[in-house]
Amino acid sequence: MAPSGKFYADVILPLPLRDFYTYAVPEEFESSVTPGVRVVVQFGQQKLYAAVVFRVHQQQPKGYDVKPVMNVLDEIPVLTTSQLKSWQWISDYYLCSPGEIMLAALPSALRLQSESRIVRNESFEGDTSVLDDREFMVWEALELQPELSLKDISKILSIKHVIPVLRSMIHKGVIRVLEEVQEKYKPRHVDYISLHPESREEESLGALMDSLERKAPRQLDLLLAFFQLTRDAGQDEVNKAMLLKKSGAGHAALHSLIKKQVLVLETRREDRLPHFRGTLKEPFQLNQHQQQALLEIQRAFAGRKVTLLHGVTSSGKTEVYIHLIREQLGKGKQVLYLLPEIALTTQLIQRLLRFFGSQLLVYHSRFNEQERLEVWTKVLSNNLNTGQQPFLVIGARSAVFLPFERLGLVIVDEEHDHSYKQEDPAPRYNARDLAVVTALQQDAEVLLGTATPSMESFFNALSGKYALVTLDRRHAGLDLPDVHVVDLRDVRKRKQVSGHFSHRLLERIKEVLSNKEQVILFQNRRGFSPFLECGVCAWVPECVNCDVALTYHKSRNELKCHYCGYVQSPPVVCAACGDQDIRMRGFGTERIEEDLQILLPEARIARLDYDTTRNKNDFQKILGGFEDGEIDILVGTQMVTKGLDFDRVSLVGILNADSILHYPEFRANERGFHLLTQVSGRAGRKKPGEVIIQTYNPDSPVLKFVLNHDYAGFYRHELNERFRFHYPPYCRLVEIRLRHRHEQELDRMCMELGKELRKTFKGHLLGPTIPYVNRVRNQYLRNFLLKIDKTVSTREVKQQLFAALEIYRSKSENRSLSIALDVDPV
DNA sequence: AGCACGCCGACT
DNA sequence: GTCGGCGTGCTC
Repeated sequence: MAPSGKFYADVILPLPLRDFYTYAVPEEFESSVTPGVRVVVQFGQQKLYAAVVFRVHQQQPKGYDVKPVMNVLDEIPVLTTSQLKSWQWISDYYLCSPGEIMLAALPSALRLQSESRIVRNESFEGDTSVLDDREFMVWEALELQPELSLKDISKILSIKHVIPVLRSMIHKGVIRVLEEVQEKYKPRHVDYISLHPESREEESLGALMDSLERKAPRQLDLLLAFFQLTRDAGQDEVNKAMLLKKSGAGHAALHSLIKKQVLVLETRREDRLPHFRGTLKEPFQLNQHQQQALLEIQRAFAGRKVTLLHGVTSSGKTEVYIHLIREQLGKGKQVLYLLPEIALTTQLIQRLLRFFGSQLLVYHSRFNEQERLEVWTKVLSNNLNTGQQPFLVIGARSAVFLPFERLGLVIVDEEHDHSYKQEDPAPRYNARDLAVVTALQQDAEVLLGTATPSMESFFNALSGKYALVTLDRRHAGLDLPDVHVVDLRDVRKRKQVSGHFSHRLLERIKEVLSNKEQVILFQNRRGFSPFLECGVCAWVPECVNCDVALTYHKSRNELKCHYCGYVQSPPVVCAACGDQDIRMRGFGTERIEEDLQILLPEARIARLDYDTTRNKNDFQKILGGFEDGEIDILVGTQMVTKGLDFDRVSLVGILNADSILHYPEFRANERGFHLLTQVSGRAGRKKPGEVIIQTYNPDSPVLKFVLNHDYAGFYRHELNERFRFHYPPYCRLVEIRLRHRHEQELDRMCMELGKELRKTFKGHLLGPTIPYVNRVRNQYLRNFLLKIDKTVSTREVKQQLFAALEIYRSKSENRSLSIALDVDPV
């Protein structure tokens, strides 16, 4: 293709499309269309999107008509060039499309698409008698409401397909369709009240107040509140909303004072980032072991860029982080601190705020899109203007996508945590691994911190790819908690058990409570009862959309599917045999909470799981209550394992370890060891604590390692297994997940796909297997597993895999199979 | 992801 | 007849 002299832009659309799309750059935009800026383009018949320019070139595309770029939205690119490069890497490694990355990476406020708005055509002067009944209804509706969306019209006409109607109306010249993209960002405006310059004199003020006292007491209240607030804050202005609330006066009173030129109102544009006021804490002294670890980390960074910090729970890793962060900020570098979503509590953020003040930015999914955009643009402008203060961003996995260009350090805390991996939708990336890649691209250092390293990271550390630093002392010489195993078979035989609680656990709970200390109880399942069962024929109520038993939730008296959310009321009689003997089987957090309340009527019990934390502040409320000592016992799922540090917890109980350890998955042991060790670590932060693990399999090797706090032993044992069965870290896995609505069709397509893939991958391909849950949302599921030698580059695998899939999909009977690729599944 | 187009069964 | 369901293919 010869250069045409004209310019073309390859853009990324915010859609899960395979490729870039090419648009012509009109002359007027030639200087402003550069990689990383957003442009408005038409895609399809109607819709407009804000797309990101990936590259600009002069090769005229062949085989289709090129549409023009309609507008340029940014003067300054919203993506840096290093990000565009890293997106390319992500798409190669995680086998996903650039559009999918855009959806995950860009704050939604930057991703714009048009919505059609239907309006009357003003120049229509004809006779409405040309309209049929429906068209006339739309016409009339536009009388009342000048603009309608497609949804509105669908509702008005109560039909699904409105487009034929509208098309006819456009043809008759009655209506027009407006299509435009609108920026979603709305700057925040805050009102401030200050004293009018002419009212500053004390004498006139005194006189004024005297007169107000008689004539307008509300205005006086307001003025007094104003003086008090400004004095307390040491400032000469005050937030309007705060003033009104404090004084109890209404808007009217305030307005009269403004009108009288006593007070002045000023509206200012402000960002939504938290602003820290108050004095920052001075650096603190690390203890001897932390100091030692810090030195080792610094030394390690001089050689290798990635260091694994293996520090037992409560060894004070955060203090070490704070020192490292301070060091980087001092050098003018940016710092990224990644945490699993759930560990991002206000507890930790408050603590960091006291050290870093407004240099700390927070970025996670509980933030709204406006706040996320402000963090994004702040990072961008920090890249451009090196005179600005450097800062620290603390965030969940999506924070790796922020447009850093001056990274000095990335900390990945709780690096073993599986929630760093995005499962669905694509890009199925692991934020920890992406953080390492991003950091190395910018020559930054990476610290992976955890009490229970992942097999992969520990393997990398021992093989010399990463440096390893160990911190094995807890705060103030505190011992690790005593871990006891209760054999449920044995205590059941000897009748030393009440419901789900062994007498030993109950006794200890009572003792702990009488000492005014606290208890955490862990149960892996939420809800009341994992399933119901007919006592006569063993029929179990199942989800209509998925191949799973419905979970009984007592508080709402309903059966619920934890895969698709389907809800129904519990059956009164068995659907199979008609008997009324419906029994609850198994137990979840809700059941634990209720049973325990009966056994310990005095105890104040709260529950922390997905069901009790549905609203934005629920999580914080429950944790706050526990921290303040208003709750004695916290019952929870995995949520209680992460980053919760409470000084007065001296007992942790695990109701049933078997549900954690017996999963049909190669990571079951690793996950179980991590979980049990992490939960145990919640016990005894001030004085030695105790952990009681109830199980039917007290001889499980994993339990032995947990009991002895033997990470190294566990690691050796597990690594041996991984080697024998050829699993990571000895190879790389790609899971190929297939979905289809008809099971037989699916099986046929799977066999065919298997045949095609095996031509290339031979014995490296396993499957198809039927997953444990084999139908979700009315779609049947199958999996293939590809085991790839680590010596083979993923680029190569991508090419082979895509080539095989291409051949497979070229047959029209295979098109309806949906295929998801998951690299490094967890 | 949308959206169009085409084919099919089921209703005013 | 036409509405809606669904499968299929395309979008620069």
